[in-house]
Formats: sequence, C-alpha cells, structure tokens
Amino acid sequence: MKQTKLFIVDDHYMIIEGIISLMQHQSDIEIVGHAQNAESCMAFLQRIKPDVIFLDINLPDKSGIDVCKEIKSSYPAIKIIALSTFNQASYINNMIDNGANGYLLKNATKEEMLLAIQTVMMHKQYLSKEASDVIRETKQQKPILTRREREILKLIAEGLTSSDIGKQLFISTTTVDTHRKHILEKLKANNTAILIKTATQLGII
Amino acid sequence: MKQTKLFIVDDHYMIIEGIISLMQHQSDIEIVGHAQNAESCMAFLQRIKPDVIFLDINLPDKSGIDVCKEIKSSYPAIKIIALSTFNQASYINNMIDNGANGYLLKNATKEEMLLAIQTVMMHKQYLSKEASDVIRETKQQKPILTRREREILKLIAEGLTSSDIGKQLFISTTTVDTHRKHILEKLKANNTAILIKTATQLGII
DNA sequence: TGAAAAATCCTATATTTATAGGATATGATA
DNA sequence: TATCATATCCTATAAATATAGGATTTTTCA
Repeated sequence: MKQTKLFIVDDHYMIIEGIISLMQHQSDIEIVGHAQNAESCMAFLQRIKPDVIFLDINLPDKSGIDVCKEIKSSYPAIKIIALSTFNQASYINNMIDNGANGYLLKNATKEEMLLAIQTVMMHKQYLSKEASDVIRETKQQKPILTRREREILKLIAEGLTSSDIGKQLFISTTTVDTHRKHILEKLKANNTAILIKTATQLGII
Repeated sequence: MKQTKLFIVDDHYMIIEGIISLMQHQSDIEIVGHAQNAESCMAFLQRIKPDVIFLDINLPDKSGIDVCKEIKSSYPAIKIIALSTFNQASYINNMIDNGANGYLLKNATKEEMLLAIQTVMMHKQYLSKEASDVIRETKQQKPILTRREREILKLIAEGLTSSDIGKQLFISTTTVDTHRKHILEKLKANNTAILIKTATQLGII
C-alpha cells in the first residue's frame, strides 16, 4: 500500500502538533515534514516532494495565496489543501482561484482531514461543508468587478484620490470617476466609507 | 507531587489536539477536559474545577473576553491563559483587563506553554515575548480616540454622512466635521478611504 | 464575424470632505 | 483651583465625490 506523503505549513506550532498527533497512527499517511513560514516551505520542497500540502492562509512572511500560486507553478503535481479559520473564509475563493485543490477549516475533525486527503488524491476538489456554505454566501454577495475596477478600488483603499489615480494609471480623472461610480453601484455603497468597509469584509481588497 | 489540572477551550479541534499531544507525557500536567464553545465550557466548570484554563479569544458563541470575565467572577481562583493568533493581538490588552493571568500565541512551543502554566500557578502574570512586543507596538500605533470620536468613526464606517451623523446624535454637522478632523489626524489618514482601512486593520471598528 | 462587455472619455450640478483657524463650556484631576 | 482633555459650535475655501446622462473605442468570446 502506497502511503500519501503529507507536508504541513502553518505558523502555529500547536496546529502542526495537532495534525501530526491526529495523523500519527494513520498507516496510509506519512508526514514528511512541516514548515512555519513560506521561505522554509519552498526550501523544503526543493529537496522533497510531498503528495499533499496542508497550507495555512496566513503566513508571517507571505500570504498563503501567493505561496499557493508559487507551489502550483513550480510543482503542479502537488495537491494543496488550504487551511484557515472561519473568519478568513472570504479568502476561500481566492485560494481556489490560485490552484488550491481543497479547503479545510481548522476545526476539522480527523475524519474530515482524511477525507480531504483522499479526495484530492483522486484529483477531485474537496471543500468542507462550512467552506462551500461560505462560498455560496459570498458568491451571492460578491459582485463581479472588472480588472480595472478592482485595480482602482485598491488604489482608493490606499488613500489615493481620483486625480492621483488618474495620474498613476495615465487616464483622465473623469474616467476614474466613472469607474468609481460603477464600483459604488456594484457594491451597493453610497459613499467611500462604506465602500471600503464592505470591500474589506468581502475580501476584495 | 501535585498535578496541575488544565482545561482547554478552543473552537479549533486541531489546536485542542495539538495541546493534548504536547502535554501528554508531561507528568505534572493533567488535562481534565476541553470544550469547543463558551456554553459547554461553563457547563463543565460547574462540575470540575481546573487550576488553569487555556482560553481562546475567538469562540463561536461568545467572545473569549466575555467568557474570561464570567469565569473570573464565578471562579476567581482559576488561572486563565488567553490564546490567540498573531493578528488578533490587539485584543491582548482587553483580555488582560478582564482578568486573564497570561497570554500565549498559538505558535508557542511546548516549553513556553509549560513556563506559562508554572508562572500563573505562582500567581504571576505570563506574557509571551511576542505578546508583550505586540502590546508595546499596538500601544504605540493605536491612537487613543475619545468615546465620541469612536462613536462617530463607527457611524462613518456605516456609511452615514456628516449631516446624517449630526441628526442622529443631535449635534451640528460642523461638530461632526471637527470630530472627523481629529479622527483623521489621530489615525494619520488623509481621507475617508484610508481612514476606514486603517481603522479596520487596527481593530477600532 | 458580430454582439456583448469593458474601458475610455465628456459635461454639469449638488453634495460631501478636507483643511485651517478659531471660540466656548464642562468635567476630570493633579 | 488651575489646567487639561473633551465636546461643542462657528466661518470660509478648496478639493473631492456622487449622481445623471451621455459617446466612442477596444477586447473578448460565442
């Protein structure tokens, strides 16, 4: 029987210890290592190739989303299961968009973890019930902004005014204002304050 | 040798499992139980009194801060060590103010956990290095808004205009604007967009 | 290829914010 | 009690935003 090689990336030592403890007596899983940040994770992967990575969304040195993208581009065969706590659920879409094969919340049971590993090893996507609930919710709430609109929204959130943005993007202030208008409509916001708040909550910024 | 009775409250199963695993072979620590929410925690405490509780700040049914206050008022002898992840560090002060005896980040090592338990059992306060660093940092970063300013900031974040706020609080629009001005100064923001963003990041809203 | 979607630009006006520089009243506290 | 922090209010101006109603040019993709 072939063992599935599991690698864990999480900055919280207790989580790593918890997963190891849960998987300890599982003969079909072999934990090949763990890392507490993106850098040591990438260094490890140069030497050893796991089958599955449990990847936390929050790492001290880099966002899990970027790490996910990197791993997938260098090692497309490795399956990635994103780990997060409930209140970071708005990142789920983002993580899936960047190549994650599964999504587990940190209150997952042992059985759920095993199921997730099995599922992604069969080249299917695994989403925990909570995760797919959240995806449905945010999909409904989350309006689709165009690339330009997202770009401008981010600059607004950085405190740039419309004319600042116009200069930076080499477009007229009025164009920026038109985009702003559309963004406000799409996010059902009446002004910048609530715009930034809902955009933050939806994880767009 | 008297064993220290430890109780764990955290909604993440992996964390509970991690702590249990780390404490397993520690002869001076006895884990008397664990709970995943405030309600079952309080129910448990009616039957059994631990010496120390590891208490997560984020619980599904109630904030850990409130739970901390409740436990301390009913069972003042029980020592509480707050648990949190790094990015929730702005709660540290709040937790300490509500009676927590210690503060551990979830990436604590086994040694740190044991040290924390020993320290609070000797009736001293334990703050992890990271926690006290963060306290210093947030103390520096986080400007002190007055009650009125906080109130107005929240209304701004809800999308109310200055005149809306004035009507709601029965004060003139110009007064609201003055408060706005002070809030912007204190948060070093140039406009509403970045104001809301930094306020969100600092956990003020 | 032809329609739809996205991005660009425009005018014009009302409202809201930002900024500056005040004044006054009140309550806490050292 | 004198001072400081807080909260209240004011004038005035420049800048930025919101809102409405357009038009044109690129992309995208079915």
